Order: sequence, then structure tokens, then C-alpha cells
Amino acid sequence: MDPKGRMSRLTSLLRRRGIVLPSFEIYGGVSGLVDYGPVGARIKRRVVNSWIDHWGSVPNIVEIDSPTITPEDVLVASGHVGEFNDKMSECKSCGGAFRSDHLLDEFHDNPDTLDSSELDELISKNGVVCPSCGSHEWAAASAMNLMFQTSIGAMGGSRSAFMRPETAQGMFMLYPALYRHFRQRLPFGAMQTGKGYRNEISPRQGMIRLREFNMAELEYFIDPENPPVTDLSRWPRKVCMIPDPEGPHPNEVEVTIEEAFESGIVKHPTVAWFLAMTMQFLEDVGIDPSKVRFRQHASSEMAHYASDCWDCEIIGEHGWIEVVGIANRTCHDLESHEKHSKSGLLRAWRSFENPIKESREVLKPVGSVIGPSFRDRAGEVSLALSELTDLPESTPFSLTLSDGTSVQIEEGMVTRSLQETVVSGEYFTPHVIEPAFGIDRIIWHILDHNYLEMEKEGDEYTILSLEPTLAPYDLVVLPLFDKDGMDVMAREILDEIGSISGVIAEIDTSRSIGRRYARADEIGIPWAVTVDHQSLDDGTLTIRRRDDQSQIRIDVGTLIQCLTSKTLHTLF
RNA sequence: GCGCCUGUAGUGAAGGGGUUAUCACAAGAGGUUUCCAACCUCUUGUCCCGGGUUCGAAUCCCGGCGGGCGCACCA
Repeated sequence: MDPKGRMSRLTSLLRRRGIVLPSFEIYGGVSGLVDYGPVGARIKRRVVNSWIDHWGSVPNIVEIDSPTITPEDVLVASGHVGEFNDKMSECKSCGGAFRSDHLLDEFHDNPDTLDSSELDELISKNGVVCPSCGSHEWAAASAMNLMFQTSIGAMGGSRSAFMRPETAQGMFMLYPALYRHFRQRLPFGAMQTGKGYRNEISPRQGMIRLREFNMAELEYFIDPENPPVTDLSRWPRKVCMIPDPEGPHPNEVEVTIEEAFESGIVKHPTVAWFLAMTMQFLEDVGIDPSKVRFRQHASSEMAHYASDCWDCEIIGEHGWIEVVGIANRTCHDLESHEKHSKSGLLRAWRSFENPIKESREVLKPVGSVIGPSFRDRAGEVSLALSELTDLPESTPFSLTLSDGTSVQIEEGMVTRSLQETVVSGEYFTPHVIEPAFGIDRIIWHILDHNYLEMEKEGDEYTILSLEPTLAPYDLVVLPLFDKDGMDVMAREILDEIGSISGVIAEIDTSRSIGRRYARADEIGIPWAVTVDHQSLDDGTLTIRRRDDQSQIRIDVGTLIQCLTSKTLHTLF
């Protein structure tokens, strides 16, 4: 078959079989929005479940679920309102559009802090030329808002809000509850799957750049002075890594994650652990590991919140595509939310190994004397006394208050004593390591890598070789003929299978048996169970394996047992 | 957003200012057949949307929407 048309054949299949289709098609469709049909939605649910199970197997990681509508304040604090409102300048001559701040990089230290009129002024003053046609006729800078804006409340006085551009803020909002849940002990993680929204300028490439998309994010809160270290030798596979070309390890390498960490390519032990866990997840859902690489962001490419970032990229019909971003967000979010919200709950407590004992001499105010003597300034005086570092040898002495004025402290106003304090720890803002998965992009690559075009007896033949745990149906029941009792028996078996928890089966009765196998193979059903004449006599069934069309014969009881214990594959 | 190309059943395509728009595959009903897209009969279903030109538009023109590629954008 023509390899060039592979992508369009795959896309046709996805539409035809109800896997992924354009949304709102009878109204002309909307670019950047897609539907998962009856088959695709099953696959998607199972991919998401696999993701939740993968990270949920780590004991200190929990799942949460937050609103997609997010008040403006939250996204101001997170930096999204600022970062997502880039100004664009359009060239009047050729129509090219460019980020206004990028045009001014040479002329201003911090061009992204400027407003529209300042940008326009600087652009014309410096005679900035259009990078594509060389003209310097610019239209006025205008904002492009990459977030969908809405408001909370139907009437006047409503609050400005946005559809969330990432799920991560939900985890930060819940930090106090998480900290309590985990009994004030780091590290811990919270994960969430759900929709995110970005009003892309030009969505392209099918399900790769969507305006509404499925994300799966995990925020792992750690003590930066005591980051968790994992035994990386559990992941012996070599992976392709492309470190920052401007960094100390500029060359692409094939190494294990453990080697990458030990050689300093990956600096942070927790980031290294997430790279390994991410790789394992992708393999588990049927991504071809030889088509995966990790690429480190150059500092210029980094998101506003990150200090280090590795993209996990997968190659497929669309080329190398970022499907996971693993970022060290440090304390950026929690600190910024603390500042904006004035909440005191966004910290963690770190006990010192050896509590710091301090004893120092202090002058304690005698309230009954200080009060009447200084009246409304008595509080100030007490404060100034507590802040004294060099205690005067004797009274009376002159004490400087915070407002700069001095008062005279007389004998009897203070008592000298030894104060003992024990500092057993300190509050700090946890750091956050975040893996952020683009579920739709991963599903695309699962479909891409498992879409097999082959030849069968001279004809073209297609198999979606999905991992059995991700298949839209676990098996299909096929009566060889839809009559003579085979139809009844097939439906009885389907009923029985339907009562097994977590197993989804369907029945297909129309047309020839070969055609029905082909239909099942095409949407990735791993097993076909055929009821034939012999089944009626002795209760045995044919089990056919999708990937090699091999068959065995077992009785109904064995089938039910194997489905219940998920051991059907062991019979082959 | 700009430029080039493009839009016909579920899918892939042909055609095209004039009677009822064509084909293959798919799908539904029935028949036949003892396990890999067989065959026979019947059936369902299509010109992206809006405006213009015209006696007549699915066809030509303009706009919108969608798709592909390039430019730009993409935490």
C-alpha cells in the first residue's frame, strides 16, 4: 500500500468506525474540536484509567477533581493572564503577524511588560522592519488572548473568569487540604485528569493541536532540600535524550535514566524518576519505545513557571510531537498564590534534625510601669525592647523606637532575665515537580503505532493492535450462523460475560465470519469467540487471537474463568 | 491571521450550466455457505453553508465554515 496515504487511511478508519471524528460536523464543524465516538470514547476512558492506575500505584499520590471554570485572580497569580495575553503586530504590507514584544527584543530589556501603545511607539520609533517583507508599516498592536474568557454570575456584578488552560491550578488550590490529608508530611502528589482549553490561533494536525483537550497532570510536592530519591535501576531500558544544546551536555545520547542522572544530564532525582515512570507508562499503553525521546527545553523556551523542563516526544505521522512535559515548577505557583491570596496555608514544616536551642538575655517590660508611663506608645516600647540585640549594661538608657524617636527607659521599667527558646524547625514553600500529559496526543500515537497495514492472502488487511487493556471491547462473540441455536447460545454466553466485572463484550451476527473477524480486528478487539455447530454438541468454543489469528478450542466454563481471572492469554 | 490547494452517500473516488448525479467499498433485510472482507436478490444514503450571475447552479463568481500544505503563532 502507498505509505504516503497511510495517515489519511488511518484518519478515514477513525471516522468510519466511530473512534475520532470532527465535532459539530452537520453545522460545518469547528476547527480544533473533535469528538470521540462510541469506540474511541471507550479507548480514551481506558487510557485515562491506565494513567490513573499507573500513578495511583504510588502510595503517596492521590486523585482530585477541580472545576474547569477558574476565577481570574487565580490565573493572574499563576501568571497565565499575563503570559497568555501576548500582543500581536500585523504588517500592513504583507499581512504577517508577529508577537510585538519579540519585534522589540533588541530595543528593550523587558518588552513583554509594555502595553499596546508603548509597543506601537517603540516599534515606530526604532523603525522595526517586518521580518518577512522588510516593510515598516505596522498596524496597531492587538491582544491575542489564548484563554477562553467567561464570567461567573448571569447578571451585573459577575466575576471575570477563564476556562482553565491547565488542570494544575486545581492541585495548587487544594494544597492545604492535601497537606492535611497527608498528615503534614512531604513528599506527596495529587493528580487530575480532565479538559483544558486554549484558544489556539490556528489549530492544525487533527487531534494534535486542539482548542479543548484532555490533560492528565500530576503535581508532586517535595522538600527542595530533601528531594525524594528513587532506585532508578528498576528501569534498565536505554532512552534517547536530547539535553539543552546550550547546556553542559549538548549531545544527543542513548542512556538509561539511571545513567542520565548519574552523569548529570538530568540534575534532579525526582525529575529523573518521573522520566522513568513516564517511559514505562507509554510502553504499557502500547507506544513503540524506539519512537520516544526526551528533549530538554533551552532556557529561552521554558514556560514562565518552570526552572527545568523535559519534553517527552513521540514520532508518528505528524513527526516528533510533544506528548508529555515534565517540569520543575519549583515554588513558583505556591509562592505566587501565597502572595496574591495572602493565605498562610501554602507552606510545609521542616523539622531540624537538631533543634536549635538559644538562650539570650532579654529585657522584659514591666507592664504595670510601662503602660502608665507611655500610654498609647507602650506597645511600641515593648516591641522595641524585644528587638534589642545589644542590651544596655544598666538603666536608665535611651531606647530608639521604630518611628525613629527615642524614649528614656528608667530603672524599674524592665527586668533582666535569661530567655530560652528552642527552634525545632521552619516553614518553607514546597517545590513542585509536574508531569503533564496530553491525553489526546498520546491516544493519537497509540492509534498510529498500533495501526498495522498488512497483506492477507493477497488482500490489504488492517489490524489495530491495541494493548488488550485499552481495547474498546475485550472480546466479540460470533455465532457462526445466526440461527439453528447458535444465535441463542451466543447470546447466552454474551449475557454471562456481561456479568463479569470490568469485561466488555459485544456480539456481531451479520455477514460472513471472515468479515466479522476483519471488523473486530480493525477496531482492535483482542479476542473473538465463535459459536459453531460443535459448540451446540459439546459446549466448546473457538477462541481466536487478533494478532496472529491463531485459534484454540475451550469450553464455556474455562472461558468465563479465564475472563474473570484475566488469564485468557495464557492459553495460547 | 496571511498565501496556495481543497470540500460530491458511512469511507474512498468519478463527473459536471439542462431529464432521475455515477462507481467501488461499507451498512440494513433476505438467501446461500461448517471459521477468516466469497456469492446472489433487494434496500438505505451524497453535491459543506449563504449570497450572486443565469430561464436553469451540485457545476461559474463572491463570502463564510471545514480540511491539507507553507509562513507566522504554539507556556
